[in-house]
Amino acid sequence: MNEQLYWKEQMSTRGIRTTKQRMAILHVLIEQRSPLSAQDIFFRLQENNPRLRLSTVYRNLNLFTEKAMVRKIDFRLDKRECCFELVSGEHHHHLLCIDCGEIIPLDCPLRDYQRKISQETEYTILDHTMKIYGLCPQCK
Amino acid sequence: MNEQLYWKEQMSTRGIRTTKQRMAILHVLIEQRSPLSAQDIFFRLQENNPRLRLSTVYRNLNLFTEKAMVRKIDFRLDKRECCFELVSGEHHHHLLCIDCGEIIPLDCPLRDYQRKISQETEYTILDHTMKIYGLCPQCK
DNA sequence: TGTATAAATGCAAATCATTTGCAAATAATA
DNA sequence: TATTATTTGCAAATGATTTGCATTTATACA
Repeated sequence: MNEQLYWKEQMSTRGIRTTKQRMAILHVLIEQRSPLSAQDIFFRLQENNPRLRLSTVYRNLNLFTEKAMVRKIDFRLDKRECCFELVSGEHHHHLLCIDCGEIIPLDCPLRDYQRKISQETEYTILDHTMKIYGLCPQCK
Repeated sequence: MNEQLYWKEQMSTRGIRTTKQRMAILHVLIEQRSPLSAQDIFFRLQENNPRLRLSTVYRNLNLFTEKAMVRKIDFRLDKRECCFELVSGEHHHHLLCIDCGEIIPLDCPLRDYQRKISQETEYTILDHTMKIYGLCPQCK
């Protein structure tokens, strides 16, 4: 199925309106297929949508995050912006090249570990994050 | 050995001056023994050091981080401040109660995994982060 | 043990990411 | 198509962090 259409349905399922701005933001995330900051998205859309505001991008990314259409990730490198990626496929993590910014998704290795920690500490585990930083073959 | 003295030596080893402000910041981190934000440290010191500025706290935490005396961690909960903890003992991670803020250190379970990823992707791995979020026995 | 000097601090103001208030524009629904 | 609740554009606020500069201070050395 057309991915645009898929997300359009998701929006109606979740009871939120499909506006030009929202579709444009989702479009950028669909094309990119890896985490982008609000600024990244904003700059890519600016040319064809000169009236679009950064605040609109933030508002919608936050909305998508609430509605679990998008996941917020903070690779805190030099820039301290958060990134956002579409929620699709398996729960996963990322390997990031700190030089060129390439991002590779990684299967989650923490399922058993999380269970073990939960038993040992008697915590109810709600979430976890993991990020690996390095240099890709080209950059090293 | 007195821990204050230990850090004083560390500073001279690394060629940085020991000022009242720096010792005070380290003192708070020594007492607390778990990650604190710049603001946390600043507020604790404010009463006895009314002239101390938040910018001084930041400057020194950044310096300590550069000199590998302190590690910067971003638990991005509702507040988006970074936290800082003394570098001492083994490399580790954290389990955080999202309700009361309790922080429990966790041994790193990623050593073998990191090696495996390095082989599979041909990346040179430089660093990684992992955080687990949940509810502690009291809060759940 | 003073004194010169490079480094650190206090202070105010800037910066950067993100959020918010409000009037005007727009999507959904009848 | 008209109504209405929602969303957007825009400007300004907020919160974390950084920076510039004059003053103060820690260190080296006379």
